[in-house]
Amino acid sequence: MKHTRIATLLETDHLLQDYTVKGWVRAFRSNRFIALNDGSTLANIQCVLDFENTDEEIISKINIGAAVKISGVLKESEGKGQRVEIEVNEIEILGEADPEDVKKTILSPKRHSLEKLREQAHLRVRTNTFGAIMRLRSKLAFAVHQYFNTQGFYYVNTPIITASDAEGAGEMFKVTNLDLNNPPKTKDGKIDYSQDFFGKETNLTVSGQLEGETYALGLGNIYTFGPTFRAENSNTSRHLAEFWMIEPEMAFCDLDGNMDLAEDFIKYVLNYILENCDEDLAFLEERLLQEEKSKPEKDRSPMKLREKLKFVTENNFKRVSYTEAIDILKNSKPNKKKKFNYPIEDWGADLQSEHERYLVEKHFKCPVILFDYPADIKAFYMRLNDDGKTVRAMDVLFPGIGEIVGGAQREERLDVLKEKMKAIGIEEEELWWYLDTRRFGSCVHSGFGLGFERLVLFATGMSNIRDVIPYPRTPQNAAF
RNA sequence: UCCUCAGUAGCUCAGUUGGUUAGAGCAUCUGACUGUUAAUCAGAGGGUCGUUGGUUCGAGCCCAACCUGAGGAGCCA
Repeated sequence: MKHTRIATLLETDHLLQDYTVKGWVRAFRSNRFIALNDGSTLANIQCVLDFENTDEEIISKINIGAAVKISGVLKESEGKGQRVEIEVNEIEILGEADPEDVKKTILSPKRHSLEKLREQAHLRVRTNTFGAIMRLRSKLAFAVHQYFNTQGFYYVNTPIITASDAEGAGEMFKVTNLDLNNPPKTKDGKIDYSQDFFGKETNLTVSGQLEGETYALGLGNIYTFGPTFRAENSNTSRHLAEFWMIEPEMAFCDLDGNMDLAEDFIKYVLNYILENCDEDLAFLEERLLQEEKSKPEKDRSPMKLREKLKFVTENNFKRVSYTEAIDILKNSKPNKKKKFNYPIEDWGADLQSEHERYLVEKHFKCPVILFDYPADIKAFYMRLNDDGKTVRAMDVLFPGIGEIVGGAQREERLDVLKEKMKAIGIEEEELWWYLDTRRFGSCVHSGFGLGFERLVLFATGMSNIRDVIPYPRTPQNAAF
């Protein structure tokens, strides 16, 4: 008989029928009650065993972690904790799990720290917390595609291996198949990349934006959603060396339209999980509450998880220019009382984490979009304003996460773009294909990058980005 | 990369001013019990105190370097 997903069984009204389920044993109580989970949903199904008429050899193998196949009748539960349960007619051990070995892993039925779970990332998905996170992650990814699809955006896969090192988004991982122990050298002793696989130096992408722009200037509205790599030695709860980035790009769209899209998009995907993932969200919410009980009052979140998500979907993001933000910060209490590690004095300074946090968490108490930054602290491809000193950049700042989106209206004027590239020393020949878009039918266009894991971080209420991706890649960490 | 903190049983942690044989709870195993929900009761096993070196009659405890992890900062998404 074909087996049924536990998620389906827990909701069905067709009782007193035979079903088969396959899953992993989460608990075995009183020699009688098997809590079975198959990952389809957070909840387990209780399978009631007639242990007096079951082979002892089989009973001894019903251990936590074991994979089993169970057939039986779905009935209204006699116990209190669940609506339905399966009265077992047949049980087969599909994969054994030796308790002596299991106790050394995070499968052992105990509370484990998130750090310990991270050390066994291959097993952590069998816990309630990681099952919930990964189901949510999947639903969010689906919502991303659904949003763009319904808005008329085309999905573009930009290259993962790139030759341009001019994107300026950080340190890159080299891609080569040269013999690293004996690389070919040029006459002046440098590595001869002309003999490498691509005939030139190549890296893993740090952003699909430049390629995305070229496709927007042809398809209209596009988005990318793919892996992105940064070889920065970042050791924080918000950075990964390999992460997934969503980058929409829109032709004939200015910065205001860009900000509208970012806000509408984020609200849509958060609303999607509020409507479709309530069980997992409720579990994560409760988990957070328990965790925060041990914290002092001032460190606890003012809102529960689902309240926080609803707050974001129901309220407008506050849009503030960099210049206004500097004024607010300059006159803020912490600045006057010299509480900032980096006091705000003059226009032009880059904002530090503490300043962004003050604006989002203390002053506005809601998501904030900062725009029109000084040109000096932003990338070369951002559209220069008429004032000549600011660019049409925008960052969306979220409480607890910081920058979740970074974007801009792009510089569409060939002469201005060439000027800026020259100023920071990027060779025109290197980006000839990018400059071509400004030569042939250039137009106002805009886009942004959103770190998918930062979105998952916010949506799940987790606090370390390493806990929202199956196998986190960070400095010194790629064991599995 | 920088600053701060931490590393003792499978897990979470205690371990006094340096002093005999390093403890607890949970987990595991054995037995009892059986409509349980983190099941319950009794008993047992389980340790290179992160690593290396040093100080000392004597180091889990003091010192140094390194490794690993966490929080914060920088870089950013």
